Amino acid sequence: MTPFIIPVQEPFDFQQCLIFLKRSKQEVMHVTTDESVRKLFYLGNRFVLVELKWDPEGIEVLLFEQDVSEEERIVIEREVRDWLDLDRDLQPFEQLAQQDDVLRPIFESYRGLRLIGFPDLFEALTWAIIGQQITLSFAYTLKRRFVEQYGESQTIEGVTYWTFPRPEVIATLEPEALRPLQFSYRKAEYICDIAREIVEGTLSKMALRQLPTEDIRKHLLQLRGVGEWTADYVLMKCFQEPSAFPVADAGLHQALMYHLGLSRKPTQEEVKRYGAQWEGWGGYATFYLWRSLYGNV
DNA sequence: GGCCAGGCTAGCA
DNA sequence: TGCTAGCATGGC
Repeated sequence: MTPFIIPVQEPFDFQQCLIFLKRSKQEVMHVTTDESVRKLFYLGNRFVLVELKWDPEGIEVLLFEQDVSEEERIVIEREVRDWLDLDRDLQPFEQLAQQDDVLRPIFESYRGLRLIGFPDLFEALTWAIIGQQITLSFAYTLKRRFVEQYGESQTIEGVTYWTFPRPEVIATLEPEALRPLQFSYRKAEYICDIAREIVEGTLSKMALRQLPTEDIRKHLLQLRGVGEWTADYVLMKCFQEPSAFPVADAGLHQALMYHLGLSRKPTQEEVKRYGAQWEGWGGYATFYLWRSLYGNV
């Protein structure tokens, strides 16, 4: 199938997005090169490998599959737009950043970086729960084991691409099944419970996204394993809510300590007070601050 | 060896 | 309503 182009709105920088996608060598959900990223999409009945590259007209999307229908093409475009937050007008955030001593230099460094997320609700919730209270590197290790054990893969041109485990598969597991992967029993329980809710239909992104942000947040908080941090994280990364602000986040605290030149980490109250000026863009501010923590990869 | 990691729940006052 | 132990393990 011939490639197609997704136009983008300024500010947008494909290289900055690519650098973010390369942040962990342990990432299994996509494969990057110097100029492209490939990701396997599951379209309900088949897999399609998708490659994204920069083109002067926008993002070039190449599909490694014959006879992709127009409906499937539209689904893939939608997924890519959600994944890279392409429908966002970032200009208000740029204006806000220019008036903020912490954000100004960070925004200039990574200008055009989008809040890259997890369009799939099960993946977003699972990744957030995995990441609770452990180092990111260990979180990636756990995710890799989980995906390689329960996800599906296709090997194309000698490279293996994975899709995230489907809730239908995880819903059939007992939490004990995840213990050998070094999940804590609690996390395993939360993840299996959430998979069951999704399969049973009591938890669905399609239903939640109809609701106001505050109501989505309340629904998420009712799930075992989901506290304030996780609810805001999932609002940011799955519902693309730019104002969702995980005030308790350890990485955010570390970044603020560094950029404000503090000798200790800020308290949650101090974070709230400082973040008040990011009204509506707390999630983007947090994302850029996280980005500032891991250098230039 | 101690403490912190992109926290949350259950149990107790 | 507010506080804390316990969870699991890697990395500094």
